[in-house]
Amino acid sequence: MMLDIRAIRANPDEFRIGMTRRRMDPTIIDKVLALDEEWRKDLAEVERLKAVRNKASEDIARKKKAKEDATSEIEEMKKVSDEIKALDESVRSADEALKALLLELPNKPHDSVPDGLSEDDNVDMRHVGEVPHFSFDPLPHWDLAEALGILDIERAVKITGSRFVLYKGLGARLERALASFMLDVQTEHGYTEIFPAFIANDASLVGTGNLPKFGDEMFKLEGLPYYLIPTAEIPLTNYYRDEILSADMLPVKFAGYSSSFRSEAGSAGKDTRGLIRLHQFQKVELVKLVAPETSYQELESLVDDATRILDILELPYRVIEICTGDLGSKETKKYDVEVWLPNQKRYREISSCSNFEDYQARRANLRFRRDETSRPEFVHTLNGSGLAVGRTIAAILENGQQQDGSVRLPKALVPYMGGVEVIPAP
RNA sequence: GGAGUGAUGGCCGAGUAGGUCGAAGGCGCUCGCCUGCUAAGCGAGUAUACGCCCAAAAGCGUAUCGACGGUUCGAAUCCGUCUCACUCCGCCA
Repeated sequence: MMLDIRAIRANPDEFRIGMTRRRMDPTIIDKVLALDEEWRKDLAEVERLKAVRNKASEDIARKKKAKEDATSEIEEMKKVSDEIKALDESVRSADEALKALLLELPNKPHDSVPDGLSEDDNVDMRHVGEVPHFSFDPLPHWDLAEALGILDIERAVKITGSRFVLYKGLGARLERALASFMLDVQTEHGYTEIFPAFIANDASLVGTGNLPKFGDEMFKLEGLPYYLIPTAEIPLTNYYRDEILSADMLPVKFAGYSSSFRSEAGSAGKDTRGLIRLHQFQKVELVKLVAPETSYQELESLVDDATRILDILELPYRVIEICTGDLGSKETKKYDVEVWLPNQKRYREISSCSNFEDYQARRANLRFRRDETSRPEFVHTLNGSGLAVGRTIAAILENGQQQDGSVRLPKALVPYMGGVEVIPAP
């Protein structure tokens, strides 16, 4: 389950409005309600029959024990059992259809999310840092990187294929340094560092909402129910899947470093050069499991944790709020953090911070108990990148480039680079 | 990869010639009693999901003994498939 079927039953209009705000067809809600009704009708009947059968079974057992004859009851129960079998089947298929439909429904946007049709309607929240001015035409990061000998795209394509890269020398070191630096900052923010497996099973992907709907965005292992993770969100959010946490464990904060694998189906022709859109990239992902009443305030602090990296690296960025028309299907509210790329003369997404409320928690059966005696409740889950390493490298190169082709590194990175302050011009 | 053993409630652990078992017992936990304090002791309680009812609570019902399927009037108990864990062998970083 993903949306609460009881909430839909109680307030179908709210959900119809949610669909409409997302520019999707609200009549799907009526399909859900019809299926739900059918399922409950059959369920009530089959449960009634089972109650009859259970009673009769007790009688039969008692008679047998007393060495009495029970053949007439047994005969009668044969008929009831056949009915149960048939009804069970229709309950099962109605339930399956309902679950399948619910799994495909998107989450309901939060009331505070601005209405809009597309990304053009996203709302600028704030700009931080000075956009640098160059006395020369700033180069794109891929030209810089290849000239500096720290990125070898041609050979990466030979070894694997397009949309893969290979870092070399100080480039490889920069990748490593950034991962280390980001993890250090985020653990200081109270996140527990996690290094997960890069392959997850289908149940985990259903838990986070990547399946069943978005299977074609991932790489699947042939013949196995395993996928290369498209983000460390998968292992981090599923860490406590099917568990009940105690309230004092909340908020759970994980920072996971991993490669992320994306098939990029449907993005042919977009960002074909450089480090912006790859089949594999590394990032530090932040995941929080929180008490429901705190999730929107946790979302704000999540954005702060992500942008802190850019503050320290002195890279200019902006934060935008995503409108209903551009909101991903799992999210109730989302902010994107975008870093300035001088060559493209525009901001590009480097982190995306979202609240899912209980959407993933329902799917992953991820609950907590307020105190010993209270019933389990679903947690709220959030995540955001903190940050994507490849895009950070692109930003460092483009913003730090100097006339002679060398690149000045952010001061905070120097200790992680073994004292290197500048990647020297070739 | 080969051979074997196993999977029961928060934990440990009974229960296999099928019958009133959601499941003995212990531990833990909660509440109460008792006790200068603590410890011990005594009593009661202690799963989850869904449906019905409903303002809510209570109540009623169904399901759940790794998962799925089968046999049967009836399965924790029998049969099949799968998953996972452990042990030994092989292989390997």
